[in-house]
Amino acid sequence: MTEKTNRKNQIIEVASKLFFEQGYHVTGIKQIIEAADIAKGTFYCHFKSKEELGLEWLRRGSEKWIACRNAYLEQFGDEPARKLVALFDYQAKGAAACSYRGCAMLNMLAESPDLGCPMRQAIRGYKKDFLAFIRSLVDQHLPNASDADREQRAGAIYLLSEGATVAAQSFCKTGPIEIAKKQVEKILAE
Amino acid sequence: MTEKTNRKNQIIEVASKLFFEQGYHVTGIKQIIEAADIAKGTFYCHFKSKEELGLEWLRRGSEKWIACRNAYLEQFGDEPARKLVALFDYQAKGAAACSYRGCAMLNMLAESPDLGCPMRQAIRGYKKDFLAFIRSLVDQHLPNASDADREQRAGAIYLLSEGATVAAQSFCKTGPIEIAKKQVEKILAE
Amino acid sequence: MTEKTNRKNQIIEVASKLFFEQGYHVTGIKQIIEAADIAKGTFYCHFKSKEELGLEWLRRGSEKWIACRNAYLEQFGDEPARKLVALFDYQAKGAAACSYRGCAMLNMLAESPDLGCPMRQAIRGYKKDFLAFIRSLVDQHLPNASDADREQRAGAIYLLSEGATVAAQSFCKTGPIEIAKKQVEKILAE
Amino acid sequence: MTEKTNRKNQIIEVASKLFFEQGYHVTGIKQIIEAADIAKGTFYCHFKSKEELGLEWLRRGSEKWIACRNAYLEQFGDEPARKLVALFDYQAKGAAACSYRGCAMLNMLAESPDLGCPMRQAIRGYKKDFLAFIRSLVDQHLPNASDADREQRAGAIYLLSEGATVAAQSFCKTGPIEIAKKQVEKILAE
DNA sequence: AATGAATGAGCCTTCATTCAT
DNA sequence: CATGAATGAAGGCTCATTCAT
Repeated sequence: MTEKTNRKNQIIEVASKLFFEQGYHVTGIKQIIEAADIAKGTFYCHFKSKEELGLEWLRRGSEKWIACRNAYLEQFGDEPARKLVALFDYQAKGAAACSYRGCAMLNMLAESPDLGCPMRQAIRGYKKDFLAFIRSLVDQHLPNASDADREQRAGAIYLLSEGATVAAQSFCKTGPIEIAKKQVEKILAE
Repeated sequence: MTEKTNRKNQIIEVASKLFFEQGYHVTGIKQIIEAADIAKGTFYCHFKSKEELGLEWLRRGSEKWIACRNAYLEQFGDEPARKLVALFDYQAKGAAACSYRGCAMLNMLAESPDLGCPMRQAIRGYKKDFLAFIRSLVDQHLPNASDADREQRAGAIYLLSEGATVAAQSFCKTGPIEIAKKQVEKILAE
Repeated sequence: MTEKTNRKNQIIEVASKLFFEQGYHVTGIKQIIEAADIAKGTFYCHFKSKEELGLEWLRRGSEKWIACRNAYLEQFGDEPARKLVALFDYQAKGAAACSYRGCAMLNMLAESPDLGCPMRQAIRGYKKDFLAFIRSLVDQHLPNASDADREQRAGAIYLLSEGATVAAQSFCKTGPIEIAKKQVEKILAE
Repeated sequence: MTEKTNRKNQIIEVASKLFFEQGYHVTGIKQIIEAADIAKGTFYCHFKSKEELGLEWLRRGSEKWIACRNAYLEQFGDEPARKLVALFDYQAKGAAACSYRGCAMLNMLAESPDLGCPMRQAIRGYKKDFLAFIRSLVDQHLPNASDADREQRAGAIYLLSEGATVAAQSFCKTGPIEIAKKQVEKILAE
């Protein structure tokens, strides 16, 4: 809340926008500091490298995304099935923009081939959490189903979500998300 | 077939490997020419720009992928359902490598935010064709189903394939492809 | 007249246009061969280097300019004074174009600082001849004037011509040529 | 005055020398930074492009030339005619060097064919000012002459100056400047 | 904290020329 | 004669990072 955090936050916010809209490697430090209206050195007062900023982008971005998603899903109280379906409505809202850029994590995944690097660990962690979140809702919805059944359903819903994201990004349409949503309804109704 | 084409092919092959393994923007002309063991100028005798080479990579890569996939599916003769399922076996084969890099098109998608650029057009075209390919198999499998039904099933299978690709890439496991495969079997059995 | 000479002539003509309109150093071999629609190697069958072509441009260009100028002045028969004045009318005709590029020799002079190089020798030779041409007309017009007087008048006319050329090029107007012409009339009338 | 400005000044001075002596296009950034003994990146800390440096060269060069000329002419107090004649003495001083390169503006003019580019605007502005300077001296010298008469005389003197510059550059002699000077004396005496 | 000058390896691309066909 | 692939130095410029102030 102080000036201190504000400055760092401002850099992260500005950079997050650029990284997401343009890509990580294609976005240079110069562009970031100009957009944030700070000096070169100031940037390195707050981040020891571009990668550190990139990690912060991924971390905060996922936190924000999760928080907003959860806030959106709250309206569905304790109805896990409706929540799972609503997940795709939430996705569709974000994808409505004419130049939808998909999922920051998946985009960064394409740009960071090194398996062990911090970026990849962050991506894996985030995606693992997302799958676990879906799984927990499936578990709530079908408490009596077998473990394997629930894993299959949760996995399928997760894949449909990922597929819908990249398809919406590819075609710049929300159609794929509709398809995914309908399929999820079927999966939960079976 | 002559020496002439060989040199250009060699550049494309070397570059395709690097683009796919490392990413497009992170791969420099210098690295490409060193890997291909040619002079800087030689590169520009064959390609008018890096982008042209990138487009050639996408074009040839998709051609090759489609050809190999079709060759693999031939063994299933005129059984469209088995072909659709086998699609995921084929995918799993490619994903077995310890550092699976997913789909070149989707990776490039993440790196090219400009909607109208040639890269994006190539990606859209390729993905549209892939969806159409799945759709034609679904049509063959369920000739009596309604158009909307077939669209939904084909769409879902397509999304599962995309999702499985990025998930396998994220986690470096073929597990997601197995999940997708099982789900496709259900979709076709309904 | 044969095919042989035609090809070489074509290169010279195309290059002359480009050198004059754009400048010598800024015009690349690639642009020349593309404009002439020939292969890289073909160029070097006819010229051993870019410089040789440049020299040929200057040589032929001055020959052509002199020939056209003389043809234009012929109408003034044996009236040297009118010829000297008409020289500026001729100059004005060339300078009427909206993006007048002045004198190829003077432009090349600006681009070739090396005093002893062939280009500079060509320029010096051409300018010496031009001054001598003016001098001969002055001599015809004022056969009884002293040598020093005629040298002064011829020199001044020459300088006015050079000045008018670069001024017309600077301002993209023919006004300076009119000024020069009037001054020459005064110089000859004294 | 501080260290900061010194570095930038140093680059400008080094580059000005090279641009003037060799030509603009033929002088590379590499040569400039080597002569200035700085790193590539340092250059671009101070100038956003080669063109910006080129413009600075023209701007400072003309400022310096004008200042030195005015300082030289001061000795002639309020005698405009003597000042006009002395202009050519001043010119001759500069042209005495064995490899006289003439006027930076006219040389740059030869290298920049694009009418609207900043370089051309700078050149036009400078030349317009020079003509206006001559005109003001002519006006002082002949306050009772008609406007047209003064315009003609000033114009002729200007053209003689330009002509003398390029002729001295062409022949590497100051002779043409002497001729111009004598002619100017006549023009003012009439 | 904040600054911005300095670095030099690297970016993609063009240069004039050669040479085997 | 004509071709166009091959060369590698050079073109102008950007990169992420450091450091003295």
